[in-house]
Amino acid sequence: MTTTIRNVAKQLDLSITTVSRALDGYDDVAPATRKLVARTARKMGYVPNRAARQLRRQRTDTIGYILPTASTGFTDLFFSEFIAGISDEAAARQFDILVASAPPDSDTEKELYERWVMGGKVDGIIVNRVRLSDWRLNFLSRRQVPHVSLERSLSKRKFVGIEVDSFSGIRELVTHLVKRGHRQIAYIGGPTDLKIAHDRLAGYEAGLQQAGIAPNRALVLQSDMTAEGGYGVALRLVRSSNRPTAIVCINDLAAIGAMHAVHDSGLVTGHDIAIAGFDGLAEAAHTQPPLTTLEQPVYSVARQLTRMLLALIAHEALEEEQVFVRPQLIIRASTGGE
Amino acid sequence: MTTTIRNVAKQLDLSITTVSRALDGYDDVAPATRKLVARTARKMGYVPNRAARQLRRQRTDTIGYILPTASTGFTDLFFSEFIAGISDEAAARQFDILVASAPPDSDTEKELYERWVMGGKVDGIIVNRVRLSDWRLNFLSRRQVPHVSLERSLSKRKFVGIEVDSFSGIRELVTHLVKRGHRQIAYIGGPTDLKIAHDRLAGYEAGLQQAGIAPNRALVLQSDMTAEGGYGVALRLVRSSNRPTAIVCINDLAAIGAMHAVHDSGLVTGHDIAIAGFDGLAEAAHTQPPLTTLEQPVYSVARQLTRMLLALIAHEALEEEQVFVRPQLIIRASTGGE
DNA sequence: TTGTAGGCGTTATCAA
DNA sequence: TTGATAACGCCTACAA
Repeated sequence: MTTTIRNVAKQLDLSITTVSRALDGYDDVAPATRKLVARTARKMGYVPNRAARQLRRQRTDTIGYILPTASTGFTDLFFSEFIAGISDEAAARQFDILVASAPPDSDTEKELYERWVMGGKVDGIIVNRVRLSDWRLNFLSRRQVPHVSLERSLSKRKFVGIEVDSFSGIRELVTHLVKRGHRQIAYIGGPTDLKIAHDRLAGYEAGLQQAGIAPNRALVLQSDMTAEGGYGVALRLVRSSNRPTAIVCINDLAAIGAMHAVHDSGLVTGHDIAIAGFDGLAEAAHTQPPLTTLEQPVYSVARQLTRMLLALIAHEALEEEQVFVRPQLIIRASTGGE
Repeated sequence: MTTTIRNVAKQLDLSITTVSRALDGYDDVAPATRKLVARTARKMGYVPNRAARQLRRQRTDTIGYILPTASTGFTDLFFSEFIAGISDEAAARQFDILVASAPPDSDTEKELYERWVMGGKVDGIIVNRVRLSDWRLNFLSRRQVPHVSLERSLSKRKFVGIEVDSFSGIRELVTHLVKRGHRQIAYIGGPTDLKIAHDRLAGYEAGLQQAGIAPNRALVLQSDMTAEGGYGVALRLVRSSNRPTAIVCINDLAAIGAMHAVHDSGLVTGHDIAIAGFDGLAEAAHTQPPLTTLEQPVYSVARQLTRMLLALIAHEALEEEQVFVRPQLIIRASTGGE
């Protein structure tokens, strides 16, 4: 059996109270006693039982994150970087992170929120891939569960979290393409209920308008934000009668697929057609040709989000409740290079 | 406050015992009572408190997984796919997964194992990136903690888990390259204490030997399994006096970096130099040119590992304690195509 | 078929 | 400075 606080107390012929307080660093314990207790506990391999502690303290020292899995086996570097950020920051504060996966807006997702929140499995939750109208944020607000989100929903007034300025980013990208002479600029988006899909599309339209280019519905298509999806959609664009000279993609994965489609059509990315993405994941720099993209600091954003959440949980004052980040336009050869 | 079983009982003027048993589906509860209880509980939003249940049942319904983060901000699609597999399978069985990240063999890693195991935070653990001599597996065995691993260590006799036959895979790849006329075949490996690094290198050497090609130490280099790492190491190979005609990489990420290095040296992958990787992640198919690789079913392996672990935890008999999987050689244009 | 009561391992209140 | 004791919310032997 694992050693409990009772074992330690018995071993030392002390009360469990004293042992508990000695270990938790209370100052009303004799220094000698404290040292002795600490040493013995370590020697006996004592670690406080989490369930018992949780039950008593009414907190879990755990935060939750649900991976939005569009399809089974689906993956995106964005998420692994995001998770790494969360768990590194959480680990530094002795918090654990609970991860599950569920398709966006599914029953599974709803059940997980129920289980975690009502069952007191987590002290707080990190939400990303926010939808325009997102029941998760309302649910968490109503239940007064500490939470932060990457992106905000339209429906919610109070928002604590980080927002990456997709709109300005894409607009800047489009402006850049226009400067290089492009007029036929296509756009491959994502699920329309996503906040980022909404913002990025708006940025694209704003960029065109600014340049006095009339929008062309035939040049705006939707993908599922995977490489496969980007490939299929781009193929249609490339083979259509009025082929665009540039394609702006909602994320790097779709852009990578698009580049592949361009190549398979016997064209050269960056020469015949310009391609650009959004995310700035490690791979983007190693595609052939290297991908022009809007880089967002996913890892550090995840860390900062976690930091904000931990502050909320501890009822500490937040320096900033809302942080805005501008993605950085990185111009590479896929749009002709700089 | 959240609703407890006591609230539900009081509301119905029943004892908590009856409520508990009704909810848990015992058959010594009157059908009418059961229905009433179920309905009321749902209406009141009752969800059993996990901590209390854990404490009482002495299990957590949670499994642990520690992300091996070589450096901060490091990511690999392999892991996000792996996590997706674990959490999908776990979710289906109402298990949660606890994730943390720690550099391999670090103090952090050790502390996490202590906390999780001794503190009873998890019922079992999934281990991957196994080292040749791996204290984690010994630790878990000694403590009798249910665990499964992807790959086995040399030191451990009893092994429950899955092993991908890296050795045969790479050997087959080398044989294929030799058939296509390559004699100067280089190898970019990974950290030498890793089981997969050991196996893959051995596979490479066996492939050469089989073909009667004398090993050349200058052609065997080591990377950190990232794209950046692969890029740097490959650059040295490509620019060396006796440039190889083919480079076998320990994983896709390194291979992607290597392709980039080849291109930056004014050469063409698949024409001047053949490049191949290992993993078969989604991106591999979309590189330019598409990457020859040994595909391993990461997602389904993760699911199966999880299934095995859950069986161990439940003391169910395992169909197979050790599963061996052969990676599939997928030949694409990066080695000249099929 | 339902209820009573004890305890899982901690922490916190209060008294000594 | 230390110790006895009562919760935290749930499950389950046992009694009714």
